[in-house]
Amino acid sequence: MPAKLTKAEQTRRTRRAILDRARHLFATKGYAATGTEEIISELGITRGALYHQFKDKIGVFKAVIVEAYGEITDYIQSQNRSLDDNWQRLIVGCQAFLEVAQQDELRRLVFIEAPAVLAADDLIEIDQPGFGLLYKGIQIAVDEGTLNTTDAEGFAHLVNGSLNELAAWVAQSEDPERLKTAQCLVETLLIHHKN
Amino acid sequence: MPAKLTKAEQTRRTRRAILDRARHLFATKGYAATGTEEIISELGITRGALYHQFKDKIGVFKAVIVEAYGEITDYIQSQNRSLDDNWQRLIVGCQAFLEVAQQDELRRLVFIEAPAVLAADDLIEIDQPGFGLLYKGIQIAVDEGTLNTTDAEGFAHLVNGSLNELAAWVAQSEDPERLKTAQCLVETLLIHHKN
DNA sequence: TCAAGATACATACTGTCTGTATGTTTTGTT
DNA sequence: AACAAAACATACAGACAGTATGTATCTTGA
Repeated sequence: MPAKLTKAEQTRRTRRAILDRARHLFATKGYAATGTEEIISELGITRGALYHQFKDKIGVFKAVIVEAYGEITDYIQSQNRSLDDNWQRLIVGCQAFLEVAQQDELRRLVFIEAPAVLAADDLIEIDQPGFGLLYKGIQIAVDEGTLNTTDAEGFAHLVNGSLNELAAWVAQSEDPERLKTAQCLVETLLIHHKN
Repeated sequence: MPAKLTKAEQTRRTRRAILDRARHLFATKGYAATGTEEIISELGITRGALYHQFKDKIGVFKAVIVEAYGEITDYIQSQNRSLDDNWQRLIVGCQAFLEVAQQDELRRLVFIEAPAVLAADDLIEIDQPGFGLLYKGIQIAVDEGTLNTTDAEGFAHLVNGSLNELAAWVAQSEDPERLKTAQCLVETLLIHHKN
């Protein structure tokens, strides 16, 4: 074992540093306005290192997005996993989404930058964060007979769209009560469709 | 009067040609992947003309977006303007939005490219197309006592988010019935909030 | 254990693209 | 007709992504 640093550990640190810095820059300046030079400056490495660890600039972005998506679904599940009633999980999950989406950088990354950057690239395989959970919850509710709608998939998109825009609406306000207002609006929406 | 072409007319044609071509390219390849050279090629002009008519590449994009936004609101109003019942105007307006948003190029421009490109630039002054109409309609309905919600502005965002995502959902399907499904879902949503 | 290879990174370079500065032609004005 | 200004064209500079190549460090198998 070497006294210095194992290769794997070195890679880990380099990638971590690049991802952290890139995430901040992509989220504040946008993907296009962020240069690879800017990402690595003050990191003590060169662009060569970046291009060794990632295929290209979009490769860095994708890695950033995967982590960001993960954080959203992780938070939602951490808030509603313990509940045993599916209907409660749905409501709490939606409210948790509105909470976690209050992080400015996360929101811009996931809802503004990612769609545009990845639309040009491959067809986005990674669907909207949290949508999978939402769809599953709604499907179960329909099967159970708790939720009344003509089309489960369509309704899931309806709710998901509401959540995305409400998150932005809450964020662009200084009123600390607005989050609760939004959570209340979504809860009302769901309750109106309850059997 | 000159036999050839008046200056104003020349400008009009040049701008029209640039806008038409740029719109198609921005909508299919995305803003970043579209070069200014590509925009003017086959148009019989050079980049010099483009930079004479527009401040920069983003200037072209903004002009394209303004037109695209206009088309959306124009269509909505053409469909619901004649109705004299506000509630009916609301419903028909929402359904019209879902119809007009089925144009692939329009959708990508307005809902994918514009937010990302303009987020980097100035804070977007031009709000989401159709939102102004929607908000006004909802506000009137609340004032009339037709619509029941805790927060008119929040509810407007909720509906607007639903519409945006449902439009994409409808578009990515081959099922010709899906548009009607989406229109039905939104109508149900509104009716559930009716007094 | 040590030589051969792999890994992680640096450096230098190329192609592409945006924006700008300057020159030229056509239209408008007096 | 003469001057001004608009509508371009041309040439160039700066920035940036990606690549090719060189080098030092770590890993591994005989």
